[in-house]
Amino acid sequence: MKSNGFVKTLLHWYANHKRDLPWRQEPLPYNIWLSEIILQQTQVKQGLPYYERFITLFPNVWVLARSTEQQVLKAWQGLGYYSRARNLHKAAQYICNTHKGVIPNTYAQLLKVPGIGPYTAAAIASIAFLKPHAVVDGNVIRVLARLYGIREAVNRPAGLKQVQALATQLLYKADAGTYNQAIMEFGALQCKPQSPPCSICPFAEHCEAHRSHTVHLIPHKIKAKPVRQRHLHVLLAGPAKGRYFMRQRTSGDVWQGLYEFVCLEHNSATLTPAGQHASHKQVMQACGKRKLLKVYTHKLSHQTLNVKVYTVALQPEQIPGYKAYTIKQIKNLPVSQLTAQIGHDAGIF
DNA sequence: AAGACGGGGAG
DNA sequence: CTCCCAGTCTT
Repeated sequence: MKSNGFVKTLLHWYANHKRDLPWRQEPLPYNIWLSEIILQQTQVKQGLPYYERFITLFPNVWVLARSTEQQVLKAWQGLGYYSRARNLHKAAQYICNTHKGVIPNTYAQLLKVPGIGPYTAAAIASIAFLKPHAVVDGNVIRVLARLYGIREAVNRPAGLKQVQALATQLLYKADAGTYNQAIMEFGALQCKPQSPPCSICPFAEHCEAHRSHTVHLIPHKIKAKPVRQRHLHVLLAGPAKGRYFMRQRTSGDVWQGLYEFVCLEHNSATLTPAGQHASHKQVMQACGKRKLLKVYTHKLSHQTLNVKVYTVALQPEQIPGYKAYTIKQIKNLPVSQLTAQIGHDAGIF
């Protein structure tokens, strides 16, 4: 169908179906930025409470920049992809230091901000500053791939390029922000991943996927490789009652910056320390007197963690790198959902 | 160009 | 169980 016909129908659909979301009431750059970071790889329903929390705790870029990374991670706890939170904090300081606290208003300048890539730069530039940049996210990919019958895998450069070309070509430059939100909303509510209601779709007769009965096959994606299996031993231990050894996870693995109980990774047949500190032999000996508390299977998108939780007596010198925290302190530490679940089940917090 | 990076929801 | 989600960063 013709480009202006598509835009007209899309904007009309959006006017009638758009959700009343808090950042849409007044498109302040800070609010748009925050919402876009939170919504990366995250559904609106899941991100909404976090958005409200962040606006309350960090109402502007200055407050965010002045807070600690730990405070930001704690507010982000449970949302996943924690690099978003670390980058959000870094970005606030970057914006305060190099842009006097003003969110950059061009695509190129936005792209320099930590945590802002091509999608988010286009989203902020168009929604907050009315600049003519087309967003390409999961929704846009799905809508355009179906509408134009793109068979190439969209998670490969060749297929993605086709979608990007279409997105740029179709962009309604007079109001790119509304157009971008409209096509994403259309993807989220109408052109859904599974069994979309094509019978009530305004584009049904113009949709190549619908006409060729291939809606369920498009967008095509190359399957991800099998997830890695890992085996962890978590030790609940402390120097005294009501105190537990914990440490902050470092880079190069999941949950960077979050805290955890004593954790040893069980590789193949041998028990080896997950970190670079703990003494293999000493902890092995301590584990001889361990008591199995509970077993978990924690699934991430790219690895499955098989976890056994023990209560065990340990001396601080047996686990260098760990510090003892009171329960009150632990409650303020950012932790993964797995650690939160373990702590909850063990009655710690 | 391919992997790593979380967690929750839907079918 | 599988797939998906208002992607970015690293190698």
